[in-house]
Amino acid sequence: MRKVSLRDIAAQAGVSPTTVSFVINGKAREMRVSRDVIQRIEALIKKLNYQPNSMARGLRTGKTGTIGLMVEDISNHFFATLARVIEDEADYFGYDVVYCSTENKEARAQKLLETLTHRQVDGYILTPTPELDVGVQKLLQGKKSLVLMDRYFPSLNTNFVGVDNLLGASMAASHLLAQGYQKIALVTTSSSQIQMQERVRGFTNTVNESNIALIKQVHLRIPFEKIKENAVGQIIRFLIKHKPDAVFFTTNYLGICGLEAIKSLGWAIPSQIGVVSFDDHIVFRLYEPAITCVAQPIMEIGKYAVKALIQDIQKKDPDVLARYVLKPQLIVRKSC
Amino acid sequence: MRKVSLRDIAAQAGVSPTTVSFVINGKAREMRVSRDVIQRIEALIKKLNYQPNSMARGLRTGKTGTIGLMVEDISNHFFATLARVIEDEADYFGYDVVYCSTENKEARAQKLLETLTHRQVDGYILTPTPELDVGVQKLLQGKKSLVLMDRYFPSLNTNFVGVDNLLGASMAASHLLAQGYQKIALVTTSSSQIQMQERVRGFTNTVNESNIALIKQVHLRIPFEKIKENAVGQIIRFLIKHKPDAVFFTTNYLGICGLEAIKSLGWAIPSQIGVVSFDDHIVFRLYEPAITCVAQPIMEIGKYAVKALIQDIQKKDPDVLARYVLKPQLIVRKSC
DNA sequence: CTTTGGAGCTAAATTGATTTAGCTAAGAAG
DNA sequence: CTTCTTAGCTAAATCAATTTAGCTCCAAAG
Repeated sequence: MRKVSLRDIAAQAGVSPTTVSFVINGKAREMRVSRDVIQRIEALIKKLNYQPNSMARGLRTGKTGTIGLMVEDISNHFFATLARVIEDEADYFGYDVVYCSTENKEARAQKLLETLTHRQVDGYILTPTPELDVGVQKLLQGKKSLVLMDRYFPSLNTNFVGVDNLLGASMAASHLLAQGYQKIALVTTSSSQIQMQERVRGFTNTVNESNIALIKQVHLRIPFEKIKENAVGQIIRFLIKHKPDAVFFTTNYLGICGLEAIKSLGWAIPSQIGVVSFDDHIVFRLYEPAITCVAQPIMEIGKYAVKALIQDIQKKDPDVLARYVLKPQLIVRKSC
Repeated sequence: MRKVSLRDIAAQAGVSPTTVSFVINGKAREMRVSRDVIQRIEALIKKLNYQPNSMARGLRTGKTGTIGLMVEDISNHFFATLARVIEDEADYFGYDVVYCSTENKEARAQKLLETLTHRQVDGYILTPTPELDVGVQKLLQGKKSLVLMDRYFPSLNTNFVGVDNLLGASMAASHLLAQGYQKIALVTTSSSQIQMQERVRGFTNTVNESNIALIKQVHLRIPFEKIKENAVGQIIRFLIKHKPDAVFFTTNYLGICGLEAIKSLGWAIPSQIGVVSFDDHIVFRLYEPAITCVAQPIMEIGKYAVKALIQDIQKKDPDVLARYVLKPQLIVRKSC
């Protein structure tokens, strides 16, 4: 009952392992293996249910058929959904996915990157931490295939798939302004992350272009794992202090914290305070009132990420990079 | 700049690859390698930043340092959170995690199981589909290490980690009864899944032991991907038809659909209808009113799953099985 | 002075594929 | 009748580790 190997096939077919290998790898024609032998081998493969040993193949070729997926936090709805899409797309191309969560911690991200490299993944889909540019550059130098997702490094020339954050945030701002809000607040986090910076910029620019006063930017910079402890309280204090009539949250978990804060203050949405958040979330859809948000096309981000990666892995031309900057969508609900 | 191999270390240390291998694998003492040589080798390993090639090692030993995680749907909050915990625990033991989502489809699950096997994962953490018992049995016969999670097969003697569904559902029922509800409904899905059956049984038993009438069990059996299309409408029709004064949902996505249904009916919670759901969810925490639920100890499920798996992988005694049936927790909020 | 035993190490096989270089036979060309 | 192709295949090296079986000293025992 041992596993069938290529040698077994070869022996039973009365040919050499070389020939079997050619057939398996579709090089039969190229290597002039006869119709007869091809059929004999293929029949045996089916009959014995032969599956090439991926370790042996990997050892020889350096390919593992695995994609490394590094996200901020796989338990976050946005990344979990992304992971789901990536799983399917990767599978379509014959790849498995190994995942890991950075928690937005530099050291952890660096270590995970090394682990993935050590595992010899064929390609990386990364949502890097702010200082992971060094590690990413190393990968690039090592000619590894990778795609950055959700955020990128302006200094680095890489494949990238993400959303137009400037546009998205601008849409949110315009919408609030159009509703007649006067004192508009902005709540954000981790300003060193490019995607957050862009959202802040897109929003403030648009607000500044009007004559409305933007109250203030709160950069919470809460370590990822402490958001629950801290964020709600800080938002409450901020809201009390500045009494804005509308607030924009730059990400869904801040938005959710914001809802908790507003709920505990007992303020009415949208009459006392208008709310818009970046990213959609089931909570926003079901909340009373439902929360207006800037939704990212998660499916497409995932699909394009895998597509870009696969193209990079198989690329002929090493200098062609993919940059998919997708349009976000303003989902207008009842919160402003 | 080629990768350093064990041979390089051996050459530079002036010893044979064998000796280096012994040192790397902690067999130095056992194999009587001298202090001197051990130190020389270890210094070189550090200096050259040597990392054993996982393919070569895997080929020789058959071990990959990888755990296969098969869940129903990685984008689901429950499974995503589980995945997050499992990632950390696995990492602690030096394992990577490959994930995949069954969507509760038999053929897909079967295929994924084969893929994981083909990848030679060292162990499996599975939330099996109802008919995956055949595939699981094959794994058992092949002496593979595995842990079932969330659901199990009564006919199969496997490691298992999950929650006491009977107790949880019973707690939900008792709570509703204690609040004085009279016409209690139950909404469930995929009745062929053991964990759902148990929840139904735990709930109905407890209700039946009182003198209150249980309206009816609705078994939606909606294919996983069609829940959004169908479930809300079906629940609305059901509620209109039977006018229950309380309803229990056996899982969080049904609960969420239920909330949508109730919302669109305009019924007031908890005055017109009481609501309890199995599984916690952010939506339940933030909903107005907040929804009472039976929460599973996700962290512990994940931790015990990995623990049980690692023990099985390293086991001395092949007949010891782990069965962790954890206590769920009734989180009383404002919905009944 | 031979034998025994153990400390300290290594040669070589093995794992299962891929791949390079090249062999053989048959027919065509000269 | 020799030489050249080319179709059709294979031997053997290779990837980077692990592991078995055993070699070489040297000291102690007999």
